[in-house]
Amino acid sequence: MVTITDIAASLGVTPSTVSRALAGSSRVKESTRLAVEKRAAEMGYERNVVASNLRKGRSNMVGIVVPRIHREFFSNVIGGAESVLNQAGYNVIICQTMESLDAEIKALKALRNYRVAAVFLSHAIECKNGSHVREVLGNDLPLVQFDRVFPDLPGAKIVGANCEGAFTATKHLISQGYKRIGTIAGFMTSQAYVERLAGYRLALESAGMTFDPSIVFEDSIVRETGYEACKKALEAGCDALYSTGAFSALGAMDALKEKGIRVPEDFGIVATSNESFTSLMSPSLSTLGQQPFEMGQAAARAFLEGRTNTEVIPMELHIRQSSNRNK
Amino acid sequence: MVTITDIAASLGVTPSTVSRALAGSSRVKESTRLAVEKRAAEMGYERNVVASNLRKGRSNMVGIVVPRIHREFFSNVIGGAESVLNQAGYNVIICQTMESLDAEIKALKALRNYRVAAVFLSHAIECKNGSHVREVLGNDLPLVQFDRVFPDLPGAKIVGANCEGAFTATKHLISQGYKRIGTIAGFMTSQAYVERLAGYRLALESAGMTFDPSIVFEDSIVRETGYEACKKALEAGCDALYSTGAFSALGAMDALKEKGIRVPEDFGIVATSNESFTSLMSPSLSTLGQQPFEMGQAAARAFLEGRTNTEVIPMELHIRQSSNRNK
DNA sequence: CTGTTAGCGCGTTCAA
DNA sequence: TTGAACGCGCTAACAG
Repeated sequence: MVTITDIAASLGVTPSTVSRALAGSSRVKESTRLAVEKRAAEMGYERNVVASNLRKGRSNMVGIVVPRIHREFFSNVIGGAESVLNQAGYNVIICQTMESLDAEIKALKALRNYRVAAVFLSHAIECKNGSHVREVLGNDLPLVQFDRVFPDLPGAKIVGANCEGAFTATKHLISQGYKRIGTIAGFMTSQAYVERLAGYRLALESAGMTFDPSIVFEDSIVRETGYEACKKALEAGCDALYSTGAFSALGAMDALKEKGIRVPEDFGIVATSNESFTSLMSPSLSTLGQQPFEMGQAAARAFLEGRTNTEVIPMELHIRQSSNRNK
Repeated sequence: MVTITDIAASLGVTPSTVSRALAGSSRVKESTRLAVEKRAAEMGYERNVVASNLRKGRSNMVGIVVPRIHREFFSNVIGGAESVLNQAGYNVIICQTMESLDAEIKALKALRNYRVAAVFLSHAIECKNGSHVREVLGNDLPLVQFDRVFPDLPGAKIVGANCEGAFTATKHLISQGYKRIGTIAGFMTSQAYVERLAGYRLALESAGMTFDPSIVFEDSIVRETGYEACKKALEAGCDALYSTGAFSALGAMDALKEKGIRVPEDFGIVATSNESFTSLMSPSLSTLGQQPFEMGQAAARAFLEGRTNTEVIPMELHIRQSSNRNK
C-alpha cells in the first residue's frame, strides 16, 4: 500500500505538501499539485480513509438505522439514499433494530463510535420518544429522521404527505361516483394514520358529503381485519373504501369476491402503500404510493445540503382497476 | 470522549496496561484487569474503533456488494447477514453496483480501503468473470460470494439448490397428474438456469417421461415473455409449466385466464422465486423459494467460521393453488 | 507556498 | 506483570 510519505519521498517534498495537494488546498503551487496528482496516479495511491478519519475525527460514512432491512419500504429508502450518497463520496453502513429500543440505542452508539458523518433513522416501534437519540448522538452529529419521526428531536425530517395523500385518494373515489365511502383507518396511536383519517374526512366534507364515524374502521391493517371491516362496511351500505393499508385492502377484496360484488363497478377501493403485489393482482388495486426511494434520496440531499427542515414527500396515486369506472 | 489514557491516568497505570487489560490479554494481573474494567465502565469508556482499526490494519466491518439493495432477494440476503454479523460484533457496510462492472470495482476498492474484515459479493450482470475481484481484493481479504458466483474465484460460495429445486418442483407437477409439462427456462447464459433445466429434465426422465426440447422456452423471464411462452405451450399440448421466474409465471397465468383455462384443474404451474405477490394472487402461485434470508445467514456463518467451501441452500417448495389438484 | 512539529487513540514491540 | 517507546497514515497548526 502506497502512502503519502512514499509519494513525498519520490518527489522530494514533505508528506504535508502531498496531503495538501491531494486535498485540493489553495495553499499549494499549481505545478506541484499537478506533479503530486500525477505521481499519485502513477503509484496507484489511494488515501487510507481509516487514518484520515482518525485524524479528522469524522468519517465519510453515513449510518442508516431501520427496523428491518428487508421490508420493501425500508430497503427502497436505503437504496435511494445510497445512490445519492455514493455519488457524493459517502458510503453507507446499515443497522437494523428489529423494532427493539435497546437495539436502536446499540446501533446509534456503534455509529457514533465510527464517527459517521450523519445518521438517518426510522425509529423502532418500541420507541416512545426521541430522548435516547439525543443522549447518544449529542448535538453535533447530523440526524435525518424519516417516516417514523419524533418532532421533539432536532434535525431534518422526511415524511410522507399523509393528509394530502388520503385527501387525493378519497377525492378520486368521489370523482368516480362512489356515494358512501368508508375507511379502514388503522390505529389512532400512529400519527401517520391520524393524518390520513383527517385527509379522508376533509375530502368528504369538501365535497359536501358527511363524515360518518360508523364507517370508520379502526383496527390493525392486516388481511383478516380488512376482510371483517369490509363486511361491516357492506352492511352499513358503503359502496367504496379507502384503506390505509394494502394488506387490509386485500382482505376487503376477499370479502367482495366472496359476496360476488363487482369491483370497480359496484364497489371501489383505494389503499395506501404501493406494495408490488397491488399492481399484479386481479383486479389490480389502486394505491397511494409512499415513494420510499424518493424519501431516501431526499434524506441524503437534506444531509448533503445541511438542511434541517421537515420535508414532505408527496404520495403518488396509482389509479388501477379497483377504483376506475371510466373504462 | 474518554480514552484509555484517561483510564490509565485515573488508575495510576499506563495506557499499555489498560489496552492489554481491555483486550483480555493473559499478560495482565487478574486484579488490575478487573480494576480497569470497572473503571472503564464507570467512566463510560468505549473503544475508538477508528483508531483501533488503523493500528490493527483491519476493521470490524463487513462489506456487502449487491446489484440493487431494494430488490426483494438482495434485501433479504442483507437482512439475514446483518442479523448474524451483528451478534458477532460486526457492522455492515453496503454498496450497490446497479449491475455495472465499473461500480462493482469501485465498491470493492472502497471496501478494501476501509480494511473491512470480509466482502460478501453477488456480481453485477456486466461481470463475465471474477478477475477484477482478485485484482482488487488480493488474497488476504476473505470473500464470500452468493447467488451470482464465479467458480474461478477462491473463497466461500453460497448458492441455491437449483437442480434439486427444479427437480422437486417438476416431480410435484408429475405427482399431481400433469402429463405434458413444459418449462419457461430463462437464458442458458446463466449457470442457475442451466442447472434448473437439468433438474427439470432429470425429474421427467426419472418418471419415464420424455424430455421434449420443443416445449422448453428459452427467453427472458418477464411477464410478457411468460405470456407468449404459455400460449405456445398450449398449442404444443402442454397441461403444465415449470417457470424459472415468478413474473413469467404471472404472464402465463394471464394467458390461461384469457383462454378460460382453469388452474389448477386443467393446467398446473410452479415457478421459482417466492416473490411476495405469489401467495397473494388468485389462484395463488406455487413457488420454489430461494430462501435469501437463510443465504445471508449462511454467508455470515461461513465467514465467521472461516469456511471456504461451497454451501448449497435448499429451495423450499410452497405448494399453493396453481398446482394443487388435491382439494 | 512549503517544511516542521505534533498528535488523533490505540496496540505492540522491547525492556525491566 | 508492567512501563516506555514507537508508529499505523494522515492532517493541522505554526513557522518561515
